[in-house]
Amino acid sequence: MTATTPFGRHDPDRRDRIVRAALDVIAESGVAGTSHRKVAARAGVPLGSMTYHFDGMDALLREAFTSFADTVVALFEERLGAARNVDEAREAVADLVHHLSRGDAGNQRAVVLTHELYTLAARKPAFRELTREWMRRSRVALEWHFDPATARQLDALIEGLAIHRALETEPHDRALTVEAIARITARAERPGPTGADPGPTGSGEAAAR
Amino acid sequence: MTATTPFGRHDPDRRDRIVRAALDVIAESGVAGTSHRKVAARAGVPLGSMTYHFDGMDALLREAFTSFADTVVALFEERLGAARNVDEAREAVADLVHHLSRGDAGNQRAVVLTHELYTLAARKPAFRELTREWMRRSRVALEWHFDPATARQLDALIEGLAIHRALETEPHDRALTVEAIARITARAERPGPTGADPGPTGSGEAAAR
DNA sequence: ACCTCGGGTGTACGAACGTACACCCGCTCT
DNA sequence: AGAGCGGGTGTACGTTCGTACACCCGAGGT
Repeated sequence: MTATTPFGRHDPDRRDRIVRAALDVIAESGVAGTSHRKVAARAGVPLGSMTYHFDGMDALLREAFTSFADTVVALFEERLGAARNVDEAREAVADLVHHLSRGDAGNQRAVVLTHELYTLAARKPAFRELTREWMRRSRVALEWHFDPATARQLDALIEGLAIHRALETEPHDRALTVEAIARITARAERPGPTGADPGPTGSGEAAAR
Repeated sequence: MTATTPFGRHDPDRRDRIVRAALDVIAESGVAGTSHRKVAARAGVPLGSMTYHFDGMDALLREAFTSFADTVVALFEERLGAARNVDEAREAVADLVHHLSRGDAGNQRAVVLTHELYTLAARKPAFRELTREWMRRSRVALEWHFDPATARQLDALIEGLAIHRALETEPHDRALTVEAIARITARAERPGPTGADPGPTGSGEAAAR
């Protein structure tokens, strides 16, 4: 094979490993406590690889959070895509809130990463754009089952519920979550059944619109 | 008056000035970018005063965020206390969302500080406790007009709406906010008029002014 | 008038950071 | 076989940080 890249030295997993390690470090020590050195150590790569693979800390963070947002969006699309009617969609939303806010004894990975991203987004435009795109995609998934206005409100509600749930002492409170979702989506059932919408997890995400 | 503290040297404003300066620096540079030196420079006090007045950075942050939470709670109590019925309470909530999320061209002070606090809360128990107390007090104010379950849902909704509003490109969207609040509080009007409720806390703070 | 005391400060130290850059070495081409 | 090349790495530099601590000096006490 005329491989232009000598695979013996350069493994393509390298970049991904660094990105994953970066997310681990961020979740553990915060963006503030994240350094090239810590990420390099966690990923098992030399310090010099950091500046080689990424143009500075900002680029690394951007890539890491993009990866994180993709994961969460994929979860949204999977759960909402599997729902076959509005009631199942409501259940799926409750599951998402539950999942996003679960902090199994100091775990809270998703919650921490979300806050870290929002904090960045509040200050740096690049991350604000990234976050907006994330929100937009989540909303599209919600619009498979709910009208646009409801989707927006529901998206905000999910956010708030997840945040508050994560901060509470006793973790379980599903009834309240379900009730809140029911209220927000009460008058918002689409004209036809949800099933009228095309494929769920497929590629065509804008189909419902 | 046998003043044990020579007031000529020690002005009590000193500590408060430092706390206020700390909040300014946090809003501007984030908790990560906040240092004793920056705060000292902003407050116009020597660097040595930092370690003299506060036992390390953590104590300073704790005090600063306590002050911030107090301010926001005071706003909640003022607006909700002024409402004379449920409809006015709903309007007050919409105002609060509007106020908390307004980012006048990079201002976003409240939004930024909130995210910074949540990020800290996600990691350090002391700040988590502080945040819980803040949420509890907000909920109490909401319970002046809504039943406890609705208050909790509404509190979460306010959070989510404020966050999403702050991130959006075009700032104005009041109709959506009002609609969401109406839905969450739809079935939740208390039996009698708002003022009739003595308040479960029994403390004197429920006295509408 | 002198001493004492303690609140308040300036400075210096060790640690950790991002990043630039000289260097190494396996691969490829002649 | 030898040279050239470029992807990948180790190290060193300048900066910034929190904090400890020796020091200053005005205010009572005698």
